[in-house]
Amino acid sequence: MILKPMTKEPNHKPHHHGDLRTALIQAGISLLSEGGKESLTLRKCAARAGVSHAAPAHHFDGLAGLRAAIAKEGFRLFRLSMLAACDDNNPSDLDRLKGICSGYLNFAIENPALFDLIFSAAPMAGFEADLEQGTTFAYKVLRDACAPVVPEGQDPMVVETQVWSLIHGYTNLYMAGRFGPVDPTQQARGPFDAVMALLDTFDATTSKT
Amino acid sequence: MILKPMTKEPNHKPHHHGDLRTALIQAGISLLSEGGKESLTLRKCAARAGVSHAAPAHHFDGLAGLRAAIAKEGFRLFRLSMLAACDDNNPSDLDRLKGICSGYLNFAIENPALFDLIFSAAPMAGFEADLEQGTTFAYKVLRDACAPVVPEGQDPMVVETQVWSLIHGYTNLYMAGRFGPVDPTQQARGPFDAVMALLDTFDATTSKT
DNA sequence: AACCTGATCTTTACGCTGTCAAGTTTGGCA
DNA sequence: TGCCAAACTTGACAGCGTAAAGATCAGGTT
Repeated sequence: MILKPMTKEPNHKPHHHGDLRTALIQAGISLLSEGGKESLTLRKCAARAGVSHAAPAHHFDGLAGLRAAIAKEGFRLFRLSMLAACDDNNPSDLDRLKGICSGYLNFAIENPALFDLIFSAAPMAGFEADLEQGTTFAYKVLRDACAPVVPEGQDPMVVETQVWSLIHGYTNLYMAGRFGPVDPTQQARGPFDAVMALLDTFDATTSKT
Repeated sequence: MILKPMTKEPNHKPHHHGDLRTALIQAGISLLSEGGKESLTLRKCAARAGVSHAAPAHHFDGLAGLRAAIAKEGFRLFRLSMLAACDDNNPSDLDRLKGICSGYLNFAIENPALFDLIFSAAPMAGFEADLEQGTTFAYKVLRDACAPVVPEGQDPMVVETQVWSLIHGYTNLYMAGRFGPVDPTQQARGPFDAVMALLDTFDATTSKT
């Protein structure tokens, strides 16, 4: 009688490669951080993973699918960056919100091409479902940080829109060099204090205690 | 001996185009608005202008140069859109600023790919000089609109950074569909009122008369 | 008049890209 | 065992940016 392997993973195991799908995503992230968004290529990802140029087609639906998958992972890292910037010991609600925003900018400075990718919807048409999941996942961090400073009786969406627009706009403009040269060491962040100062005004609306 | 053509037939068109450079830029803008940023191609621009695919090389330094030239024209149109949205009869300083911001969003809705192009620095590396000229040209409109609401003794850069980040961030997020589907008719602009509401708070800082 | 020179545009070619179609390998199962 | 479907390879194709070299033309020089 034939003995069947008892320990079998529930998922289909790739035959040649250990986990090609993950390897391709990681290769793509590396390519993005090394050569910018122009360097993200199906063929380069395949070569870096050690497979033929057409192998990615079996794991992603074309380049758009790969980009969507990378964006999904990018949102996960983005969320971690936001949380890492405000894990101080019991800061105030406002300090926590400012920390989240600081992490927002940090992530863009540390991963410029990946930040660009996750917020560019165009080249991932047809994958809105995957993207929306990643968006809401990361957006929840910002939403939770905004909640404590929302005035009573006001729609939380108002403050969320204001804060998100503010930090997202500053980050984009800073990364595009509109506030001067970008400093990859995060020492010089341009007039970021102006953003923090405006966030400070959100405190006054609720500090009635 | 292989016979060679002794008489040259006029199979070549006249080697002079009226204003090929301008025609290529206009063709590029049309391509952007019709097919999105992926449709902007040197060869398509050349074909639309009725010249061979390599003709643009003599007027622009590659694709990056064409993009920079298109961006420069885009900034001019962008400035006009901002000004057109606030040419009411003697509005207040704050209403004027809100009109500028409304025009900011209008331009992005009406010219999504062009708006994307003018604020994406990456694919135009080496042409910062051209771009900075266009940026400052359009930025001056926003700066002038911010000036009247700057509190006395404060650096105008603070308010400019806050307002620019706010409107730029909202426009980008709205265009990326983060506030729901984009409405090309400009009827539904998402939670844009939240941005306007925050701009209203800038009034209180100076209304001491 | 003939000549030349630089600018403009064409032609050809190369490598890289995404994508498709068809063939090959492999692991697991009846 | 023999088969099957998934994973991957191979080959081909059109479109892309770019470079080199040829063709044409306008205008000034001699």
